[in-house]
Amino acid sequence: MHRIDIPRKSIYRLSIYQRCLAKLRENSVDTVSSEALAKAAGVKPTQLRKDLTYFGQFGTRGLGYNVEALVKIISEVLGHNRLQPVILVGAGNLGSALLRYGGFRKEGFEVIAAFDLAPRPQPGLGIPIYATSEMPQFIRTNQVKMAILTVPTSGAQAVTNQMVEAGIQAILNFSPTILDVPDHVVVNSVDLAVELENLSYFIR
Amino acid sequence: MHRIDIPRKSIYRLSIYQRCLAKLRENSVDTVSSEALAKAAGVKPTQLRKDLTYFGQFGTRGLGYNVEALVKIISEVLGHNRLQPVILVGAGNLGSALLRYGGFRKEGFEVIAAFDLAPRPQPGLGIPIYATSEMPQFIRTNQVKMAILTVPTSGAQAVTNQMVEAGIQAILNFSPTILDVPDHVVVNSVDLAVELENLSYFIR
DNA sequence: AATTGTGAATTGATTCACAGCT
DNA sequence: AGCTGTGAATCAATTCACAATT
Repeated sequence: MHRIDIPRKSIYRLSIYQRCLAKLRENSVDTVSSEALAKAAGVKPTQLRKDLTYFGQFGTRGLGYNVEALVKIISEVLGHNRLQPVILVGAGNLGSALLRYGGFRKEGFEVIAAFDLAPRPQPGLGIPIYATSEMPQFIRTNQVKMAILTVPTSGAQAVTNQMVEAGIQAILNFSPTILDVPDHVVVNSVDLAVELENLSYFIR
Repeated sequence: MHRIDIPRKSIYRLSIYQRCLAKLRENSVDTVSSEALAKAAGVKPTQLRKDLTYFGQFGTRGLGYNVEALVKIISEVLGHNRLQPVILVGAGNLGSALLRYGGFRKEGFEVIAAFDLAPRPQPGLGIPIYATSEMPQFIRTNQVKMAILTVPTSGAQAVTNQMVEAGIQAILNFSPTILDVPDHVVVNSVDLAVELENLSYFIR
């Protein structure tokens, strides 16, 4: 597939459409127009249609899209039709919070282990916390491809190097720093302070 | 100021530059070239320069930028030269985690109160948790302009309406839903599941 | 009649190339 | 000589306008 020339933003929006479709399916809606779905997703109808046609033609003219079918297609495109194992590195405040939050499970991700330099057992968490030194081995034996990074800035790059070396291909980074990774590794960064800071520009 | 035609992404990057500058200042660096700063921020030097010139001319040709001065200028542009009060609504897993995380404080934000439909006192948090019903009054009396929203999807829009009505102008939204707000209100959404889902497209 | 799919047009962001300072 | 500031050129994303299909 020519993944290379599909805008990254389109792929990002696919995930959003997927969530909206899930909601429609819950409500037993079986067909939806680009107009309706776009509105739910907060985009323009033409943009939705263009995004979808990067991957094929899935609609019926005069009618709209079949919800069930579209869900399936997007699942396949995003490559997450089966449960994807994820590890979390850095079980401090933010890290253990995310573990407890658990909003990932129903979206097809399972955090199967967490790692920390100083692992303390955390009651009621339901997943094991190991020493970071055991991480590379764990990644290899469990063929883990995705990681959530919630270590402090100072350790972020070093941990990243280890993860990448062991086979991690995608990182959701919460450390407020730019990670240096090889081309085949993808990083999505979420910097909470930057998000807030950015907002403050817009208040008068 | 003609805020309207400055790309939102430039403003976003300003926050990133600010963090890099802070690090340089800690290390007692007093002058930095666009090349060095851009590298630290993960962008191209020309982009950094263009971003800055939306707001004025701050560099010295042949030399670079004065770190101290630039920090000050960006602070002013982002309108956060003084501590900005913020409230957090929805003290569930993610919400109380963010409160504990506290990565905001040093960036000039102070979470001064949290609200929840069922407020339980949370030990060691250092800030009060009130019932959501008291929120509008609190926003008004304390002139709060910014809010972090961590309620479940179902309640998000209703709470948002109340917040906006009471005077909130910027929202950092963690609920996985599109918020409908008037034009003068800005929303930054962070959808953790979408971020993960998006990444899974890139692993082979 | 309704709605998708898409080439063309437009708008927006990034990068280039070099003039202008220090 | 070195580095910023910026108009022009390029590249990318969005939106339009309408032909194609059911």
